[in-house]
Amino acid sequence: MLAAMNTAQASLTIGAVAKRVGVAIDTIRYYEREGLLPEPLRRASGYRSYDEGAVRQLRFIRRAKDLGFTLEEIRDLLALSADRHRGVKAVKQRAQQRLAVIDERIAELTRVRDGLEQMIEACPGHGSPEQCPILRALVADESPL
Amino acid sequence: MLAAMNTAQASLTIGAVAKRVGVAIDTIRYYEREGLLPEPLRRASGYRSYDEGAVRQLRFIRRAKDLGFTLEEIRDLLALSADRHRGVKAVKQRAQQRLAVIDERIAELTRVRDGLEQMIEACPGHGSPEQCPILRALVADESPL
DNA sequence: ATAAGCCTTGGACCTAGATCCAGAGTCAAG
DNA sequence: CTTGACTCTGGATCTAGGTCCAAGGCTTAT
Repeated sequence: MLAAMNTAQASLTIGAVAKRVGVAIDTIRYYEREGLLPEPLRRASGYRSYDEGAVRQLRFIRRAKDLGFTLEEIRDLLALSADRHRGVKAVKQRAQQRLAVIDERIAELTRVRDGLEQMIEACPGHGSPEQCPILRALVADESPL
Repeated sequence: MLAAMNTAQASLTIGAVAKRVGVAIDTIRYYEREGLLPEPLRRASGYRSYDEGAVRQLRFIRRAKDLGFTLEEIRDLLALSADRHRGVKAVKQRAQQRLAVIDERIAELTRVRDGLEQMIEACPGHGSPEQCPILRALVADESPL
């Protein structure tokens, strides 16, 4: 009941948003241009005026980006919520596609990781270079990396 | 004409190497400029002349790059093998650092993955948007993405 | 011996994702 | 009311990682 009130219209400047999320002001404007953030309200002066929702959306974008999604993919993720009217079904489908992509990445990374670990375990950490499986793998054909 | 060849110094042109590895000729020259590939021998004509070792190294670079390493990181990996004389120990250490980075990435992705999966499971796939946990998460603060 | 198709260099150009700058207007503290 | 910090727009610039000429020199098959 009161929850709706406290989040409603905080009216933050672009600088305040930037500080809270930890990105540059220019980055925010860039995301706006690129359609990742909606055009915010403006004060009479022309200053952009943000609310908490914008802060959340910006944080979302950054998290996704840090995880290796391209801005285009993120735009796509965000489009899910625009699908509202077209039905929950489409949203669920998109989410499932996302899941498959992520699973793929994890699988690749895990393969690399295991190969690397095996090499590390097999490496004595001293002695001649010929004995080191890591060095051998860098030169050989079947490197797991 | 020249039939039997010793594999030791098979002299490949840049185009042959490009074809075998599946990269563009320009990319090979670019990697050479960037110090990822050593300067190859030259024929009298000036043509670059590669051997199998170069093919292997190029494949290594591509694999690493496909797995999300930057060219700079790859240069770093390759420097491991230049550490030869400085000891196997340094090599092992670098590899362990790499492993930690990879583990970190996997952990992050796994967290996202699990969150996403939970949402998908909890989503009925029909009904009102308010019921869909995926849509709710996109707007909320604790989105796992 | 000549055409087709390689290769050379140097430098321009491209996309993604920002980042920076100039010149002008706005806001808040003293 | 004056400062100093912010913000505005539009466009230029930057890094990474290539990609694409142009003009000319090799190579090889026919």
